[in-house]
Amino acid sequence: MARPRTFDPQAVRRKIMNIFWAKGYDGTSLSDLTKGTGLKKGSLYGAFGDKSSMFQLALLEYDQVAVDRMIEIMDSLPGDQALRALMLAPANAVDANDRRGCLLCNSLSEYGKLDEVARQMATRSRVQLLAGVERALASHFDGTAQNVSGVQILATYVGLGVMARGGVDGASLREAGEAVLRQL
Amino acid sequence: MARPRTFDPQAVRRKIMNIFWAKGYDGTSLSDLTKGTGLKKGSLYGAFGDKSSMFQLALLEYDQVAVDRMIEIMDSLPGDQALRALMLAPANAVDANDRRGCLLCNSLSEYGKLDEVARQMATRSRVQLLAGVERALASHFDGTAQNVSGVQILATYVGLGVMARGGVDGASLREAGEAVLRQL
DNA sequence: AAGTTATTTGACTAATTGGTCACAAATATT
DNA sequence: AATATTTGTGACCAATTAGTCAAATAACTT
Repeated sequence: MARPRTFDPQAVRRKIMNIFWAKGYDGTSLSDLTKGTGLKKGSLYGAFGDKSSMFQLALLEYDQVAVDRMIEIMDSLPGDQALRALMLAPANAVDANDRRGCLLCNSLSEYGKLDEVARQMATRSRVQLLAGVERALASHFDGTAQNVSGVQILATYVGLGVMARGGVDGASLREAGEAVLRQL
Repeated sequence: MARPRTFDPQAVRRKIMNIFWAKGYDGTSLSDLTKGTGLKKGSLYGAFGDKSSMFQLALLEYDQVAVDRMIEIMDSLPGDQALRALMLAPANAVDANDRRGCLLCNSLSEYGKLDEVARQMATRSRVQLLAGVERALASHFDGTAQNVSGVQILATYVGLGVMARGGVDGASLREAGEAVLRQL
């Protein structure tokens, strides 16, 4: 009945996520978004709302394609392997030339600039990731006394992502990740 | 011979540091700086140069009043107490209602937006802090086998600061910090 | 073929960004 | 008191910011 879209909304959502991932909420301009997606402002606003809505969309997309996916992988592995996957992820990303860190972690640093909805989304993802880490810990120690804590591992993960952004070499990140694993 | 300054440059430097600390390099506008310091643009530019120079000044100031100071304290304490001071600092700050995290750590997250000079300053501070951590570790273990690594502790510290910014409660930060100390 | 409806486009805001500059103000020396 | 010299001030700039809107375009149904 009406003129159809010429773009794939899902593909554009993915692009939007990747732009915010690399540059952050505040650091991303509308012009970054139009260049990165190939769409004009009008189309972007028509399809996704204003900048903060687009960021919420990016957080949602990240939650699905990165956080939830990581949690699923962790849940499917024995505790120690799950934690290994998490703690070495930042080093592996840097080795693959990806220094964007983790969109969720980056959003914590930018928390003060986010609107209420985005804050709650970030908090929710953070809590879920923590729960996943704690399941892995519980499955690994399984009754045994455990020294390491879930928040500790989460903090390390966040720090590794930030250090990746900050130019720290992959070997150092790997060393840090492996040190945590040694303490399990 | 000439008209004297009406402000104390050192006090203004401190204010500039605090503004960048709270809002980051990119997130701080000239208008933030004029409001926060009480000086007009002309005076700021005349005394401190452009925005990136002011940020370099802030990094230098932070290096002196926070990083170097923390390293001195750590060097003056037995290894375990030194690491305790570092690992609980983020939790203590949050308990004192300070959620700015660590300017150095925040700058790692913003690394991509910094000029070359600021990057080198941040890297230098980071390396020095790491060296301080490793001295504390060496003094604590003193020959004994040590599982924990310096980068691991640094990553945790960075992560704790970011999580403080991201609204995580002080108790969780304290729990994470204490978990690290348990592994010494 | 005509009409309905949504999409796309580019021109257009108003506000803010970092930055400059000429001029006014203030002092220590002469 | 006049001068030299620096500091402070407000006006100004071009570029960019997020966001709006009317007009042009493109289908699908009747």
